[in-house]
Amino acid sequence: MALGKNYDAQDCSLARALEVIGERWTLLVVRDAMYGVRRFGDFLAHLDIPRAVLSQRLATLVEAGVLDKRRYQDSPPRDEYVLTPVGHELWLPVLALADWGERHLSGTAPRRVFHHLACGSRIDGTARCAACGVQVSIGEVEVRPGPGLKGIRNDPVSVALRTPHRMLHPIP
Amino acid sequence: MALGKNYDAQDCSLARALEVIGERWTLLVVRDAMYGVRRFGDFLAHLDIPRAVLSQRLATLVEAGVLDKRRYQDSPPRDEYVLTPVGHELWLPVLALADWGERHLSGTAPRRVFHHLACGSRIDGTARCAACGVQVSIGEVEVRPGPGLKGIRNDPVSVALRTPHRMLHPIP
DNA sequence: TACCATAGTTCAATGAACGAACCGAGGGGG
DNA sequence: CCCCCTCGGTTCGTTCATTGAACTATGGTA
Repeated sequence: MALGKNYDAQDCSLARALEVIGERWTLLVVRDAMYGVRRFGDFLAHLDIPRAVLSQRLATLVEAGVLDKRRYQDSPPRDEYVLTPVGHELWLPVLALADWGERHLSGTAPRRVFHHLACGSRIDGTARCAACGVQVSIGEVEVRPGPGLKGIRNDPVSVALRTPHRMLHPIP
Repeated sequence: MALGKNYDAQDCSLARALEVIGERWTLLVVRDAMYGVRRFGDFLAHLDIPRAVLSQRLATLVEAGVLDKRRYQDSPPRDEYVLTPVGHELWLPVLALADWGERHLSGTAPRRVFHHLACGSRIDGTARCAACGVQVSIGEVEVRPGPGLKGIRNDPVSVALRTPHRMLHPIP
């Protein structure tokens, strides 16, 4: 979103954030990374995003310190993209946005529900556990398929998320 | 963001939300509406956004039920854009995003701080009052200029926000 | 050697954003 | 009555980003 036509004049932290995660596809890439997607091909298959755009978005996120690109095997050389601690903290905004979309746009039952690993209770739109009352970080969360989920897609990521899955843990 | 090249295949409430508020400029328009901006010209002056884009974004937000367009005087006929209850609930996502940007991207002191009107204490990134411990809705919040704010702009909105201002209350 | 998998890059066509100019309804002053 | 101003847009040519298909590079496997 850079290149002169950006939000620089805004002197606002929301505008700063949008410079990094406000471009088309970017937040969906982050969401997938939270689910545990790490490989180029898995992002590609799950998002139906043009390869060139995915490549550019991953690079932007790495540069911004949201993702870390690291070698996970040498032969053949393969890299994976993993959320950094800064990326982990996007958990709250992402959850809040998804919760808003769920409540005001979808009109059906939730597609995915998030549970506190420690106690199994659901967490709300601010990542608070209904039972414990504590703020739950993304590492302590499990995603489960919700009643509103339609199992349309058959890419590896969609298939893996049809059963409960711990956030951040690698898919598949 | 519509027209075939959208996020429809995603069956995800985050993607649904991004269809509405994920386009360039849209969330900044919503932020301004939260500050109390209501008139076309004020959005224009504060955002430095092309008129055509602003016009289109406002129409999209009205159609999505985030903003309400209403006549506030008849001679000459003038309309204003006001947040609906659905728009009010974007408070949490917007605050969470701004908080993330503040903590991880700006590197300076906060530009704006949000206080609970009832008690005067600051609220955190999940809109919880530090003192009361309650979730604070946007109507009970006051924005104040923070130590990191640089008073560069001189449009009516920027000027009004250089002093404490109650969220949603009309500017100027 | 041929073939496959992964992770990209390149490129032409399309669509969106930009910014300047224009438009129209309605005052207000002279 | 005429001119000019404001507000809230629309129009339009240029520039920029996205799309989707084809191509490249590297290394492994049969």
